[in-house]
Amino acid sequence: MTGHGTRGRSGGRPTLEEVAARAGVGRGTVSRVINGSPRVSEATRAAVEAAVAELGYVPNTAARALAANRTNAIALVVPEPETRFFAEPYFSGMLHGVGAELADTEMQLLLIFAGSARERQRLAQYLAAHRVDGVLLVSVHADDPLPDLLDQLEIPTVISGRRSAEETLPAVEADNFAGARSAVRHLVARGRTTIAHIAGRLEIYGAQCRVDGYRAGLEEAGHAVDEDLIVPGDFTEEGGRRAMTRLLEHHPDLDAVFAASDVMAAGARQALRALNRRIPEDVALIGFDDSAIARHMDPPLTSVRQPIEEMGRAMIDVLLAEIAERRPTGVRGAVHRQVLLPTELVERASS
Amino acid sequence: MTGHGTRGRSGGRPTLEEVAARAGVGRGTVSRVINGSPRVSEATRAAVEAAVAELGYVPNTAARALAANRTNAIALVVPEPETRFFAEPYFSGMLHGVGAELADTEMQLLLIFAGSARERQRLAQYLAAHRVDGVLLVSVHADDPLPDLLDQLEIPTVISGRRSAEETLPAVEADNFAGARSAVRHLVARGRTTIAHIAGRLEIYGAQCRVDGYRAGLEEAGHAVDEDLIVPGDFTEEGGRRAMTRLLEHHPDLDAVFAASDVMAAGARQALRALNRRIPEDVALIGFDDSAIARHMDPPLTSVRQPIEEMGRAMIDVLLAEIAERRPTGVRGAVHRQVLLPTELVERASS
DNA sequence: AGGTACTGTGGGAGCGCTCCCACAAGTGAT
DNA sequence: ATCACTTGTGGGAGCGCTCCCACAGTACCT
Repeated sequence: MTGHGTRGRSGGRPTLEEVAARAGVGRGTVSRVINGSPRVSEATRAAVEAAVAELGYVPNTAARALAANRTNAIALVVPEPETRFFAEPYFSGMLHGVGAELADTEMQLLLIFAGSARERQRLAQYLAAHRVDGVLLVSVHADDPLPDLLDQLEIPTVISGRRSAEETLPAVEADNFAGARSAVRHLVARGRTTIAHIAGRLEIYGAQCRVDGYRAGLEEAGHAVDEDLIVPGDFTEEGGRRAMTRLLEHHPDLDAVFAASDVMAAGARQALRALNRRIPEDVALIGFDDSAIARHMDPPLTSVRQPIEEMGRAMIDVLLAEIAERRPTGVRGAVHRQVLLPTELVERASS
Repeated sequence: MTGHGTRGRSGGRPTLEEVAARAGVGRGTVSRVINGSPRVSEATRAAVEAAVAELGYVPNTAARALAANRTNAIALVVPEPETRFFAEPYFSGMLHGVGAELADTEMQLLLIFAGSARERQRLAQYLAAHRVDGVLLVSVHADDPLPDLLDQLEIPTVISGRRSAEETLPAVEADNFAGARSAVRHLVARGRTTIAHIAGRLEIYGAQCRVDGYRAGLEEAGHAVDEDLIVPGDFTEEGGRRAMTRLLEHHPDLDAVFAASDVMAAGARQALRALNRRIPEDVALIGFDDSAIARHMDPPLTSVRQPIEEMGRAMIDVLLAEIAERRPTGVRGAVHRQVLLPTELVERASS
């Protein structure tokens, strides 16, 4: 006999009531102990805890959620058409951090995809049903209606990158500006004089910040910013290749390129190869993200690392705080938490 | 007024009861309509559906779960220490499939990490609390106690790769054997004569299957299998490099290598470079997984693609079937579903 | 002495649903 | 006419909790 017989009459899992009976107290008291209320005497608490341990009691989440009108769940919403985002350490790293931070909590993590119209529809249902206490929104675009919906429903939300400088929602992101600037500083320090930038999609605020950082890096070094050296890419490999090709046409003399993503840097590398530029001898190349691509590129790519795991942790921290304060996002004029995390330049052979 | 006033008295979300009142029927009837019971007349059904639409009724999940004693949730358990698994398209692709398949369902997806001892502890609690209707277990090792725990708790489970040929749990995986064989066939067809294999960790059944497939590919072509040409790696880049180096020491004449993963192939490539072997002129190289690394390698790596998204879908299909049949996994002697999905050889410049 | 405050506790009510029994009404065989 | 089903429906009971009110007990003022 291994103690299973200790269970309640029906053989099912023990309930609060049974724990109460066992401990010789009332239901309310057990509930208080379970929920860590301070208004319980030490002796009683000990007795209840003993009963809990003996019976192997585990609270029923559904009953809890129903009675307390909260779900103890948060959703990570992934606008999935962006498979670009989805692959690569970016996503998994963030998840890593999210998971780690959540491990200390009772909260559970729901993964929701909101790619197709149907999925978005379903998500709206989810949210309308208030099936989660909070939402983590990754890679939201400026024109995404989701934040507003969440706002209306008064569901605490954290996004993984501000949509603009005036972002009102709680947000967590890497310091794109400083990261880009550090890349340029590095190139300047290595004696590069004609430094181009392959930018990301500029409707994404983070890409914009990287451009600003690039500018700042040049300016603080006393270099003039040649707008022609800034070419927009679209975060794809093909875009990087095109941008690089164009840059070389107009500026055959350039000796360094800072791309706003590793994937674009990979494209740029192909274009450089095609036109017989050696990396880094002729042209130094730096990417952004420090993804697997960077490590496996030939030559290995210097890249700006984002503390992705930290970002995941920070998102959870902020979200839990928002939930705890029952401060619905978007309360007019409320100042929300926004976290900017430092980046790190990972130097490799490409620069 | 946009119709919000139609809501129930307290301004909260409408309940079953309110829908019933609105439709002029009883609670039970509304419940039947919501759950798609056939025992409702057409007229009544229409009336209820109208009321649901008017009130914007969304069932309360918690209440449902409590009353029906099911959760409408499944968990994807990730044994996270394996960051190797976690990064790369493998995970995200599978998630993709899982999400797509789940979109047709009421089921929600919980992501649970079971890396550290503490996380595993917490997971056990989760499961004990029967907070999910089923579990997806990815990359389980042969000695993992989790499957047994799930078995005891009678929670339907699907794993993402058999632990052995005698696997009793429902499982979904790529046809590792056929995939490996196709790689070898390809090499043989290209006239390669001395084909080595860098194997994965052999305690993983899938890696074992790949070895078998490698053997089969040689044998069917009438080549003898030289056991010396099979070197175990450990799925890491460093392991691939070491294995390759050793192979070249003993078999300087080899003209092809099939690695059991892209990451190991990347390591092998480095070793080949270091010893001045050209790819593919001197040595053809093939990997497994068709990951981003393969596409970005120089030269691009021929690789065996696993239909990862399909695998995700299949896992959900099987799991939902298991749940529907309320067939607890591990019923003695029961034949469980096992799905083997076809692989595809993606030919690139490395072979 | 009588207030006025706590602190700790028990237990009723109720969260929103599903399950199931009861029952009305219809159908067809006896 | 009676019985035996079937079909559709209403609503009670109850899932396991949290919330909150009531109340006993103790402490510290007036």
